[in-house]
Amino acid sequence: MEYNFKTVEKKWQKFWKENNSNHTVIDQSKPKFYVLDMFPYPSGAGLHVGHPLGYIASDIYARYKKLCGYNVLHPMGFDSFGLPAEQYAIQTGQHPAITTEENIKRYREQLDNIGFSFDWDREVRTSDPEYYKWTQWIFIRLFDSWYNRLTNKAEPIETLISHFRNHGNVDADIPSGEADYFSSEEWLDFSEKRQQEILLKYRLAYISEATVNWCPILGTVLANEEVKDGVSERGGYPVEKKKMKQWSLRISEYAQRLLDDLEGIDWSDSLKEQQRNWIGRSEGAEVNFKVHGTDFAIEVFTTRPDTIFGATFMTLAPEHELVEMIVTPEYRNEVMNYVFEAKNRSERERMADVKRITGNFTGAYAIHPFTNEKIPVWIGDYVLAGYGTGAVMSVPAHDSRDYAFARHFKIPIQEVVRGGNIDVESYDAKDGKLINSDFLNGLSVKDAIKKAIDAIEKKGIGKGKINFRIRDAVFGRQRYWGEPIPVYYKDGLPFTVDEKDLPVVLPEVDKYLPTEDGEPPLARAKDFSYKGFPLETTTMPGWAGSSWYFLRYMDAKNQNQFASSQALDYWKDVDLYIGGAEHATGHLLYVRFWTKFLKDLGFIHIDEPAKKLINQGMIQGRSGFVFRKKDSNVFISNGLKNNYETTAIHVDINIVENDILNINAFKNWREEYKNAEFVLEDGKYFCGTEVEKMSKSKWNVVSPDDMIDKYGADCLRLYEMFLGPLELSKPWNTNGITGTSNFIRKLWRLFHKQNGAESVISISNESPTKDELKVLHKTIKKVKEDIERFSFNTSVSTFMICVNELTDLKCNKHAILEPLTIILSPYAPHIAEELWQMLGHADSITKAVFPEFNEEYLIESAFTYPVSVNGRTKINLPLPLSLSKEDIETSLLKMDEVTKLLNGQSPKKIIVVHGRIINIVI
RNA sequence: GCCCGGGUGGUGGAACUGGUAGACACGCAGGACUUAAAAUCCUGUGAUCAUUGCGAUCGUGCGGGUUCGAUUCCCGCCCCGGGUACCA
Repeated sequence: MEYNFKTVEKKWQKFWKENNSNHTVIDQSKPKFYVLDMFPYPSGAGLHVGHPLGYIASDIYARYKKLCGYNVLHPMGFDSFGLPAEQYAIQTGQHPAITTEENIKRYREQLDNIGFSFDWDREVRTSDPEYYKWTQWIFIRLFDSWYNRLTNKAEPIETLISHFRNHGNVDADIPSGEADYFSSEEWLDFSEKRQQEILLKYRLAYISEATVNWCPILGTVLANEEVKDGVSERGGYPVEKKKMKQWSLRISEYAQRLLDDLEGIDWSDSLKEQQRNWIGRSEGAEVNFKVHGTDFAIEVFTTRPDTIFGATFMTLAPEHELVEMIVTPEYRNEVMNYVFEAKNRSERERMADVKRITGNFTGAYAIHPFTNEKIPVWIGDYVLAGYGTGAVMSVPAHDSRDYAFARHFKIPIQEVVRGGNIDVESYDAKDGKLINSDFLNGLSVKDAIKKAIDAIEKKGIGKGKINFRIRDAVFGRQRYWGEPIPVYYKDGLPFTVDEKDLPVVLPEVDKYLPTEDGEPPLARAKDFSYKGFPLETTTMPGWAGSSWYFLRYMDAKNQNQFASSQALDYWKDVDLYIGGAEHATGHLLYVRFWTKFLKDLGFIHIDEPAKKLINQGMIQGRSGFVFRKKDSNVFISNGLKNNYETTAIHVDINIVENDILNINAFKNWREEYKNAEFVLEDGKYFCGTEVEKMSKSKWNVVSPDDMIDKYGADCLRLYEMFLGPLELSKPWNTNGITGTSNFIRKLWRLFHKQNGAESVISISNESPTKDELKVLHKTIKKVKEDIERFSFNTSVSTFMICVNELTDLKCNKHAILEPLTIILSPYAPHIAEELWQMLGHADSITKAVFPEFNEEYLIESAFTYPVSVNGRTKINLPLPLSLSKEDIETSLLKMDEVTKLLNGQSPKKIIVVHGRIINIVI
């Protein structure tokens, strides 16, 4: 009997379920290990073969760690708030909760079929009120906190209030940058309303009038992280800038810590680099330039204060508030037109033609603080209102954008760092000696920066300053299917709902669309109020629930806390996190932010959510094509298509095997192909192929269910790992799956022998031979090393070699097969369980212990081996391959022999690597 | 433009700290078994030349360098993938 994966897999999945095999509880006697996957959004399309890739890897690792004696937390859940369910609801009127529930059910089935060892008792769903109650609770904590820049952490708002009472705010920076200072007396005199308004400028969750990314088609605002190339990340709809009252989270206060703590975590370089760029720290100085004939001063930010003597003009962003005040009457019209145009250009347009240089002279002049020369003030849209101070001192000689602007408008260019040829291009490098710069002359750029900042500070015209690119995260969404923000309004001011009244549940609405006056869908709900006051009608963004879910898994059913301190202290942080790199500047930044915030308030004791992160690659689709001869129902095989005039048509990749079309299936695929005719090559129809994104419309979606039906879950698991390195993106190609399928069958045959027509279990109790032990221990060593460095593809190869060698040795010995089965079980859990039972064990293999390898069996025993001479020609040395230290000594003594082999030439130098002669130099 | 990552057979990919390049698998070719097919097993498979046996030469994107020895390290260039985009 061949291996019947269908009955075996069902049998063990049932067994695991009935015995609750994957449930984990806190066990102080064992070290913990937390393996986490990024949880999926349960879409209507179900899983395709690309989705489980990361889950298979994490499952292998989790099972491996379990066998190594760790108490492993390996949970799964659903990121179940999101746009598709809502859009479906808008179209059909069906409540998103219902579609979401159905989709989750389908996902769960698919995941179970693959045989994952998730602890489903800990399942979380972000759209479950029992879960989002705590998301709302964290929001309230954010609202009730401020960032103390002296202690460098978040503190309860009460500490700020008492500070105001005693000292006012003269000694504290205002995070929002507004300079309205007050004394303690003034604070006490303020009305409650005024006090609350001031506190809003400090709260980590705050509402403010701000320029936001508005997506009219989605009808909602988006965070910077959700906008890519001027269009929404989801759906690709255009995004425009708009001023709106918005909830935001003050992530910018955490910029430095988010940057610094990247050092201590084991994430990929590219991902850390993306986060660094996103945070965008730049060191420099803020300098004030007086505007000639007025009391105004233009404040600029520059990273190159050393080049201040090269500043030949100033440029303001069109939106800069000073523009209107300093523009001279004769330029007013031109300038205001320019400002108007610039404001109305969408982000998209502005990005599309970065090369276009536009700007306008304002008629005003600034006074250079060191030379007292008058330098013209321009406006230009290459200066961004949202970064730095929205104004720059333009140094065309040493900044390529200023250079282009100066060239275009014929503004003088003054070289101050020697290095390039400024007649051709700007010299931006921070390398060279200062010239034409008064007291900076002769200094290197590095020293000049320091000296310039000193001089600027001494003169009282500015100070050294660090700027970050990262903006606060917009937190409100004008959508239905998200967590309600637990806030109500009294007297126009926001207050949070009492903790005991959480969760604020999503109200029923008649439609999932905005109201006629453009209010969010929640405004449709009847009596959506709290204690008679109106509740906030925007909801939280998709990333709210995912910013802390890893903590909820630790104690998923806790009714009184987001997780008990006992659970938090035991499980601490994620040891291995696997998920897609596309979350680099979204989820992975927010989850770090919330972790740091919760730590500041003392709820958890970790700085970072995940010690190690691995980004699995994307699996692309491999589309198949048939070629229809023009105006006919005749299809031409790929190799012959150039002889005809043909059109390529996507064909369902599931009726193509090894690029050969299943002609009968094709005829049945669609009515119109029923009578199709074919021009074949060697009696076969070869399809054309192309790598594209996996999508329904391209007919290249391969479902894991089909693969499991055909080859079994273990085969799918092995094959997905065998495809290549986990991090690599690659097209799905079913062609090679027979390899892993053969492997499983070969393994099965090791335990069975043919008895006539019948095959019977055959396991020998004889003691293994040296060769057999060598095969086993080699395999254990390699597999262990490979799992530990996440090289799952090579360990699958190792298994294949092992089974091939055991087959050659006809080895069916218990003593070999038992440990082999254990080390295989993370990869192919179903067959491993079956074999484990066959070997006579009543317990599940998950209770077994990962075997240790024994170095002794690995020593080579060959007696001649090839050695290079001068790195080229090879001779065979009659010496053991593996040498101990003493062996090397003696082998050196045998150099007479070597000399003989080298036709009498004596070796100059002998290179020994890993106790083995590699090369002889003569 | 800038910042990361990467270029190895017909294909996916191995080669861990510089030490026998191409493991393993797919595909292909030939053979065994079979009435036949499937399944299974065996042999070959980087290129060129020689195949009467041992073989010989070239070969990890291109050009150079370091080294007894380079897919691996260094310099210059080309190409591909990802991120980012006027961030002063």
